[in-house]
Amino acid sequence: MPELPEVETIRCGIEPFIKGRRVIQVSVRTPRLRWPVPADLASRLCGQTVQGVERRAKYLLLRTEVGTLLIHLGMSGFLRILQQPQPPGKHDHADIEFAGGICLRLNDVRRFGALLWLDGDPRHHSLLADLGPEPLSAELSGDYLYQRSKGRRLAVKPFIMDSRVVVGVGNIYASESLFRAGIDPARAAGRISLARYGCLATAIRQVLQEAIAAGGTTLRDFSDQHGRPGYFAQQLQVYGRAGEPCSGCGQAIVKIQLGQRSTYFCRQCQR
DNA sequence: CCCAAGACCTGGCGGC
DNA sequence: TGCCGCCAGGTCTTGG
Repeated sequence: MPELPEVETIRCGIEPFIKGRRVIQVSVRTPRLRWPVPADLASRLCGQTVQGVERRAKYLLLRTEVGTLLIHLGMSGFLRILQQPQPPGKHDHADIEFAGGICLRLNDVRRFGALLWLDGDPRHHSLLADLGPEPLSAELSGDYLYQRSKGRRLAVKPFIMDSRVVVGVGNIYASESLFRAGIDPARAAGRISLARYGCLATAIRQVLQEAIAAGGTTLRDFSDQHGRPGYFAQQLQVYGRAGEPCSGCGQAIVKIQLGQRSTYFCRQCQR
């Protein structure tokens, strides 16, 4: 589920409920997520006040005085804010309970998500240390992508999905960005001009910004913190639309595999 | 260093 | 109705 727009939507949604609040209880019902949830998480977190909820790539960072709670939602995770007690349902793996009756609940069917405690400066943690620039920052430019792509024979789609190159471009928005930029997703990254990378950088920024503005894409099981579905899916131009006419030329959108991932594009409009 | 493939999980769907 | 194979939003890890 969560691509960067969904994670950002969740960040914005939960921060007003938990910023400035003190953690009073932590319940981990399923410690086996992508990595084991630290056994001492509750003792680290209880009594701490959340100073802010930040996002780096698709990681959510709940900052406290003494450390940071890192949350990743994997493929199928989501967070809800409960303002009334509610019995945990299937795949509700963990609750962070705050003073004032607020509960942050993690649900993750596939358990590819993570819940980790980071001491010290989170930027130095191995999961975060080697990440590329944020796609919405000025650091992402055509010039930057062009420089990074020199000599690379990898297809451009997996290239822009590499978090060391740029973070936050997931499988849906990689296809959408390349469609908007008119670039064939299978083209070798090192064989794209500076000018075309300029188009791609702009496309990535636009696609992600529009999705954030729309509140995130819905596919299957996404709900925001209130349980309402997002509604960006209708605006997707190519993802999930194999066989449908291209909005530009009318030719059928095709689906191929690239780096083990489904990839959608228009053979006519993308070169 | 670069790249491809494998690994981790559950559940929904189509086909027989 | 039941079983089987395939597919799904991520990304770290391994092996060539």
